[in-house]
Amino acid sequence: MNIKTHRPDSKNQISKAALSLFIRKGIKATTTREIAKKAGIAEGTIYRHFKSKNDIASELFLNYMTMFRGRLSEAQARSNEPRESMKEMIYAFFYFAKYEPKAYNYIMAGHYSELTKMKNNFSKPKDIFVNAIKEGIAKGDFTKMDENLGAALLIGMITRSILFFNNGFIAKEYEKIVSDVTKAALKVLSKE
Amino acid sequence: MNIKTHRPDSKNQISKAALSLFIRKGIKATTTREIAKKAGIAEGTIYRHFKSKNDIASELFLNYMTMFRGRLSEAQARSNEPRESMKEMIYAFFYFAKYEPKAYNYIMAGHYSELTKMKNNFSKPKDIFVNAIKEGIAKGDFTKMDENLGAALLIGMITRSILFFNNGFIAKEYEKIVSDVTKAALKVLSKE
Amino acid sequence: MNIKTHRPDSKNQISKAALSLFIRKGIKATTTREIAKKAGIAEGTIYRHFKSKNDIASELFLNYMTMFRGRLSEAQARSNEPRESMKEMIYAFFYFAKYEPKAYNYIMAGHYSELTKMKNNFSKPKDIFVNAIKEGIAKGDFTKMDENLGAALLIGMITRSILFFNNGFIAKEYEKIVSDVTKAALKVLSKE
Amino acid sequence: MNIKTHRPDSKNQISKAALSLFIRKGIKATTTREIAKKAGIAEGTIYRHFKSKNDIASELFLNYMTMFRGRLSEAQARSNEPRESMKEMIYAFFYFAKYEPKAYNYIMAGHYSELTKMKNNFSKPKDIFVNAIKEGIAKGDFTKMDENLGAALLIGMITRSILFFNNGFIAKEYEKIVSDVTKAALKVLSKE
DNA sequence: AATGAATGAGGTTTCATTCAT
DNA sequence: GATGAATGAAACCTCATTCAT
Repeated sequence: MNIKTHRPDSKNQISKAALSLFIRKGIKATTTREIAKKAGIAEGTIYRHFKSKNDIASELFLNYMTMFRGRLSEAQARSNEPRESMKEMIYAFFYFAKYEPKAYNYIMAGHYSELTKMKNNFSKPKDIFVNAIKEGIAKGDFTKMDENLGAALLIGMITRSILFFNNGFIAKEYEKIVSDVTKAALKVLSKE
Repeated sequence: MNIKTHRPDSKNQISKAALSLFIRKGIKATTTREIAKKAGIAEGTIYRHFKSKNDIASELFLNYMTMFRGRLSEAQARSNEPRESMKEMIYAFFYFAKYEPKAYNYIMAGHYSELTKMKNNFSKPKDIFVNAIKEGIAKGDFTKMDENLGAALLIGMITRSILFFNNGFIAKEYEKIVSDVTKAALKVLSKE
Repeated sequence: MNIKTHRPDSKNQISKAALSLFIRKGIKATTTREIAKKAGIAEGTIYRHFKSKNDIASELFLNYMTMFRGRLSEAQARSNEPRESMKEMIYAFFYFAKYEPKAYNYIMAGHYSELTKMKNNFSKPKDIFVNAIKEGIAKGDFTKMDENLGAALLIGMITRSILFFNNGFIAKEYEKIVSDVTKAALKVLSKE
Repeated sequence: MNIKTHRPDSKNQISKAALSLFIRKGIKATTTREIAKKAGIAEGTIYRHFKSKNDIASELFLNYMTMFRGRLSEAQARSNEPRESMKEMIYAFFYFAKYEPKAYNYIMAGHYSELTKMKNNFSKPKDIFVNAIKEGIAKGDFTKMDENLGAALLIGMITRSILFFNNGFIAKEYEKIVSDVTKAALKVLSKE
C-alpha cells in the first residue's frame, strides 16, 4: 500500500461521493469516513480539497443552485409570450429533475439548511417564477393573483408531482406527467 | 438541591422539548443534553421514558401523523359532495398547519426520514386525497385524471403555499390564502 | 469493565495529571489521552470538567498565578521596613518554589503563553517587586534606580538561582542559597 | 509556472522561516506547511535539506548556541583583568541579544527543550561565566562565593533585564541598561 | 422515577512525511 | 533538487447511553 498516486480528479470524486451520501442520509449523518471510502481516497485527502465537511455541502449547494437557476432563466428567456415562457420553465424544471437527479434531490431535500450559515442570502428559483407570473399578469395573459402565491402553487404542483413520480406513486410516462402538470398550471393561471 | 420529585409530566416535557429541537436542527443534530436542558430534567431521565433518542423521534412522528390523518379523514367525512368534501380537507390541512404548527412542521420537514427504520410502512395522508379524488371522478364531479397525480397537485399547492406564508413570502391574510388555494385546487379538479 | 463510579475528585485528578505533563512536555505536546491515562479516567471525562485542553491550562495558570501573587503580597505586607519587606518577599519566592514546585515550574516555564488568548491581561508578580522597590527608594532606604530595572535584577537573580539549584548546578543547602541571594539582592539595592 | 529552478538558498530560507515561527509559536505548534509557505518553497522540499521538522530545530539550536558561546568566549579572552573581562562578557551578552535577536530569543525560549533527545549534552554558556568568576575569585578580585551561584546571579540579572526591555517594561536606553546591569553585577561580585 | 458523572466508540480534523512526477 | 497531492496515524472533541446513588 501507501501508494500516493497523483489522482487529478480527487476533488471530483469527493464531491460525487458526498452528494450521494448527503441526499441519502443528510449532511450530519454522513461521515467523512464514508465519503472517503466511497470516493476511494484517504480521509485526510478530503481536507486538501475542502476546508470541512460542511464546506463540501456548501459548495455543492452553491454550484447546483446556480446551475438550476440558470436553467430556469434560460427557459424563461426562450419566449416573450407569458404562456409559452411558463411552459418552457415547467419543462426545464422537470428535465432538470430528470437529467440531474442528484443535483435536484440535493437542492430539494434542503439538507444544506442544516448548515449554520448560508440560510437565505442567495437568490431563489422561486423569484424567477414570481417575475414570470407578474409579467404574465401585466400583459393581461394571466388572471390577477398574488404573484408569490402563484409561484407557490406552480412550484408546489411541479415538485410534489416529481416527488410522487420518483416514489413510484404515479404509474405514468414522465412526458405525460409533464404535460398534465403544465396543463394544470396554466389552468390555475388562466383568466376564467 | 438534588430534588427528585415525582414529575408526572416529565415524558411530556421531553416530547415537547425534543419536538422543537428536532424541527429546528434535525434529529441527528439535536443532542440529548439539549433536550434534557430544555425539558428541565436530567439526561438520564430521558431513558426512563424512551428507549433511545430515535425512539422519541419515532413516537412523535407516529402520534402526529396519526393526528393529522385523523383530521383529514374527519374533514372528508363531513360531506358526501366531492367538492364540499375537498374544501373541508383543504381547510383542515391549512388549519392543522396553523394550530399545530410544530406537529405540522415536524411531519413536513421529514426529519423522521433520518431514522433508519420506519420509512414507508404507514398509511399516508396522500391516500385520503387519492380516494377523495377517485370518488369525485367516479361521481362525475371532477375531470378525469390520474388520481395520484391529482393528489400530488393539490398537496403540492397546499404545502408550498403554507411554506411560503410561513417564510413571509406572501403578504396576505391566512384566510385569503386558504380560499385562494381552495379555488385554484377546484379549478384544477374541475371539468373544463 | 464499564464501571461508572462516581469519582468525586475527577476534576482534581485531571488538573494534577495535566499539570505534571504540561510542565514536562508543554501544553501542545501533551495529549488528552495521556492526561486521561495519568488521571485514571476516560478521555471523554475531561470534557465534563473542562471545555478544552487549553481550558485546563488556563485554569491552572490562573489559579497558580493568583496563589503566587498572594504569597508575595502577604510577604511584602509583613513589614513596613523596606529591607525587611524585601527579605520576606525573596523568602516567599524561594519557598513557593520549594513547596509548590509544580505550580512554580508551570508558571515559570511560561507554557501558558502557548495559549492564544490570555497573554498579558493579568497583574504580574513583578509589579509587587516594582512597588516595593519604589517605596524603598522613596523612603531613602534603597539607592536611586529605575524600579523596573531593579525588579528585573532581583527576579532574575532569584529565578535563575532556583533554576540552577533544581538542575543540580549548585551544591549548596537551599537555605544557604536563599540567604546568599538575599544578601546579593540587598547589595544591589543598597546605596553605596 | 511550476518553476523548479535551482534555488541555492532553499535551506537558508527554510531555516530562517522556521526560526521565526519556532520563536513565536513553539516547535510543536509550528507546522511544516507554515514553514514552507514562509520560506517560499514546497513542503516536500524541506525534506531535501532536513531529516525532519525536529531536525531543523536541533540544527538551529546547535548553530546558534555555538555562535553564542563563541561570542562569550571571545569577550572573556579580551582581557586578563577579571573585572574587565566580566564587563566584556556582559556587553557581549547584551549585544548578541540586540543584534541577533532571533537567535537569542530562540536559545532563551528553550523551545528546543521540547525535543525529546538533546537535553543536556552540550557545553553551556553558563560554564564560561562560572570559569570567569572562579578566576576572579582566585585572583582576589571578586568576593568569595559559590561560582555556580554567582553565574546564576549574573545570568539572571542580564537575561531578565533584556526580557523586561523587550517587553517594554523598562523605558530606558539600551546602553543605559547595559551599564546599569554591569554596575550591579560588579557590585554583587565585589568584595565588601 | 430521577439524577448526572462517567464512559468509550466514533466523529472531524490536523499534519509530518512520502513519493510519483 | 523541487514539487505538492496523497497518506494515515493520531490528535481533539462529542455525545448517546449507562449505572451507582
